[in-house]
Amino acid sequence: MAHILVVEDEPTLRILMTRMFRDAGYQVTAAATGAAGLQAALGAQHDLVVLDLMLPDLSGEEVLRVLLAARPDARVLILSSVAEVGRRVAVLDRGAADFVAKPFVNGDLMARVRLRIRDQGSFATNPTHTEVGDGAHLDLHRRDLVINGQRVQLSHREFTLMAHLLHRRGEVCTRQELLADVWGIAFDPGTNVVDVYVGRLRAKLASDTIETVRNVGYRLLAS
Amino acid sequence: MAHILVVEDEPTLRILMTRMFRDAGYQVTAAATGAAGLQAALGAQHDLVVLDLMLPDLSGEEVLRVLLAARPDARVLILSSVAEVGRRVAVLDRGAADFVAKPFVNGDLMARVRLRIRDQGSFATNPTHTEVGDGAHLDLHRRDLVINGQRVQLSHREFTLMAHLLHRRGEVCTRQELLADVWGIAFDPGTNVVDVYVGRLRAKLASDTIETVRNVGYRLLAS
DNA sequence: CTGTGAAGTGACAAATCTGTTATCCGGCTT
DNA sequence: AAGCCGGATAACAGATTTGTCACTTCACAG
Repeated sequence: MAHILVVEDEPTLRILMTRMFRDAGYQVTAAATGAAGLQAALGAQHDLVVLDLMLPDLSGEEVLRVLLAARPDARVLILSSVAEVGRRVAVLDRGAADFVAKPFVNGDLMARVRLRIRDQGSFATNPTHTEVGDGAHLDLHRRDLVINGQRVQLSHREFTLMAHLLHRRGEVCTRQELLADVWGIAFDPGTNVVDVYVGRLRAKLASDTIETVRNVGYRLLAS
Repeated sequence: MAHILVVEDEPTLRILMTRMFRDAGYQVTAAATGAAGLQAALGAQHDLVVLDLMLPDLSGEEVLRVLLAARPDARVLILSSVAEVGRRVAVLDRGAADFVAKPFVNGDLMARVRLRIRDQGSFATNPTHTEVGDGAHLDLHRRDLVINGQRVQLSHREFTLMAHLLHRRGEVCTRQELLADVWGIAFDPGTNVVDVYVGRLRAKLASDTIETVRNVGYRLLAS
């Protein structure tokens, strides 16, 4: 049975949601503060976290950031007053799964919750996150990179290149190798796409993450 | 220890490769005909199949097609004379992992083999193929769809939409639902992107795969 | 210090992707 | 039969992605 964590400071709403989800057949844990919510979220695996943006202690954004840094595969549904709708894009960018504005129609929220949980269920069997040491994860679905809590949007090529470098982190990858594996080009010398794309990656990362090995190729720093 | 299957009719070359791979520490199975190779490939799990394009009985393309239809996650390295380099794009499109032209430098082939095997090793821990009933698979890395042996290139959006439909195959998905889940649009009515993208998918698939449910939404045929 | 070749960078053009709009089609209702 | 409505489709424009090229910067050898 799916397990939902509700983080909401307003008692009425918290109790309402708890009852509603429970009635729908979910197992529910509720938290009234950001700190308590974070503790619960980190302590156990939840299928969905319903998180209010406006909390007494920590800001919802903060909770979201910390939570996703620790569990990049967590699904978080952000709940927020219409006045804060402007933050919508921001939190979705940060990795939230969905955003619902308060006040909401019960059925509407319920539908959203069901949707997000079902989703996770079917995808969860094939993990979409490739763990790659320290704080780095590749998110196959979003095609982006989570590196120490920061979510970096990558293009298709950038992603493939990054994936390859990550798999061999610490080892040197020759241009030839990268051309063959990332671009599928077997022979052709006489292009500097690799250089260009390494440059583009560096621009999106801490620029000292990818090291140049003169006359050979590139290497991603081991950690 | 990784297991390689070599399918090559010319005895000298077959023995040479067998010895080379064995010396490199791999377990090797060799087959001299397409039929024998196919049988071996379907009978056991290999980490890499090295396949000659020019075989006495079946064409290499044929072997590749049948093999990938049955095991879409198989890694196949195509070996072929320079004269056939024109087929390169075609076989890579069909899902081959790599292409090496004959005659080749031993070390070169060895490097390619190592690369493809290592690759598979690291990705294999997180399966990149989502099985979805009958002959359909979603390949998260290539962002494409394998449907009864045919590999269909999809754009990012098309892929996400297709993934959603596949997850719910047989059930109807409302436009709203698709908008929310695939596009992340919560409210906005007044767009027909969904219709447009369903159209684009239909153009790439057997056009009767996606069914219209009037006044409701779309449904992917159950099988 | 200087010359040479390797690597980095900015600008650009082509290709692709995305979403909108306008129009067309086909079935249903009246 | 005519009108209407939901859905299909073609064409388009803007955005993004991709790879190339020319030029700059940098590291090392002499």
